[in-house]
Amino acid sequence: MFVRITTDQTSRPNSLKHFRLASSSNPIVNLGEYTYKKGKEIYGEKEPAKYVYLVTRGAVRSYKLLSDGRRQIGAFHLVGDIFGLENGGTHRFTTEAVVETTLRLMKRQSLELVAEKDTLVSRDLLGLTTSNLQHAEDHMLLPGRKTSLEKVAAFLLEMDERLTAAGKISLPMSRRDIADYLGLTLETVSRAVSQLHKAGILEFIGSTQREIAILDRGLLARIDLHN
Amino acid sequence: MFVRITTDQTSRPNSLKHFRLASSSNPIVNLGEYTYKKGKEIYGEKEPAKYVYLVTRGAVRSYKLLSDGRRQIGAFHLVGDIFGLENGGTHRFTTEAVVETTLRLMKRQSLELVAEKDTLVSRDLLGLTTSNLQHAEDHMLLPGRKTSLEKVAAFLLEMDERLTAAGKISLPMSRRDIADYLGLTLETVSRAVSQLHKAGILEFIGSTQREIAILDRGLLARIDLHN
DNA sequence: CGGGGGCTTGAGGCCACTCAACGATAGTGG
DNA sequence: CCACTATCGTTGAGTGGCCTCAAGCCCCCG
Repeated sequence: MFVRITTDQTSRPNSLKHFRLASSSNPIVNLGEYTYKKGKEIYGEKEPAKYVYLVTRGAVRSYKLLSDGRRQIGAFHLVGDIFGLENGGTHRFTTEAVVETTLRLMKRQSLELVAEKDTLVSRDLLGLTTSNLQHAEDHMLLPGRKTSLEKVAAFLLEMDERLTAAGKISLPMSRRDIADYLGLTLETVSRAVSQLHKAGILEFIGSTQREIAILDRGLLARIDLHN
Repeated sequence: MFVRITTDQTSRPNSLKHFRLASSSNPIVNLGEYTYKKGKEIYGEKEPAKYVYLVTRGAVRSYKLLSDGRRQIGAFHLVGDIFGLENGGTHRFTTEAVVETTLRLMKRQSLELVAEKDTLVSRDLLGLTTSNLQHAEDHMLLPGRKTSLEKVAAFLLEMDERLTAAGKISLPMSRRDIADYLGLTLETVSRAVSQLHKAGILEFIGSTQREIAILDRGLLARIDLHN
């Protein structure tokens, strides 16, 4: 049996760890790829967790709905990220495709069956959960960030780390998504981004407002004052 | 070898899972009990994680300091809770005794050594991490809660779940601790508690303001509107 | 009894939210 | 190709809630 999830430890000290699945071509766990249209639900909260997903194209948002209609986004899953692994067997978040997204599916049960016999695999499942935990812990620090500017700066730095493609950030998500991730309103997010633009910290590329180049990463980090 | 961490699944649907260590008397992993005075640091952020701790008396706060002196508390560890298990081998938070606290220490390495050979133990370490993750995910929903009243209500409900002793909540932590946990100021927390008191939702017991009886749990939950 | 820590309460200011209007872009169909 | 529309983003004005600063109270402990 050859199933291994290996950690990519090359990232910066406090950055997220992303996992790569070496066995993605293994027919026993791999169930092929599926493409979800923009806004399509992948699974709902409290549904049984049958599959584990690897993002090969696009982006996914993971959120909970409050009774009054507010939405709290807990995480964005980007290309290369694995999500959907729930130890309890039940999903705790609803997930949707942010844009047109391709996912590689794996049977959760198969993975666990392997983990049962292979301690190394089991350790790597732990590593995956730890990675999620670390992200959640980082996100937990968010309420400590006072101003909207700090929060948006922290968000941009996170995205810069995770989907940097040659100095340019191509945000797949809308201002509303960002707002629901940060606990702000979309107007406040927009104002913060505008402010960073006027301050010369970032630049818009192209016609859309989702392609951003960060000009002064150091200043952004100082605004964030994470750590 | 007989080391098992068993999950306590008797709690309510969305509540925290607490873990009990069946092998606490095992001399190989158990290194005895230590008592920490109020305010004493147990370990610092970025220190190597040598031990895993079980709270047998008191309470522990786990926090990070921002560069401008602000403090974000990520979790409170109460009697029966296990903390200090860091997969990376380095602590990501600083921990302090909130009040005089007794901890049972275990060598992290011993636990991992056992886990290496015993898949069941390995699974339970995963379970512990999952439990932490679940708490972090719940706490991540906090920024989505708009008002200070909602946040304080959510906090009281959490504490009610975790340290209920015959209908009375004995909070070990100060208003400042609560504030740093919720991302509010201590004055705002105080005002929110006062408001709940005036509304007849809770009652103070004794001379201190840390002994609280919740009179209308249903109303509290409606204020929280978690889920 | 004085001191200090913890908690409450009040007054005022600022920042994020709310409501609203407008502009830009992309997709649709005539 | 050009309306037409819908979605997304920006910007403005006004309000309200949380923070800040401050004073005072209570309880514990020396």
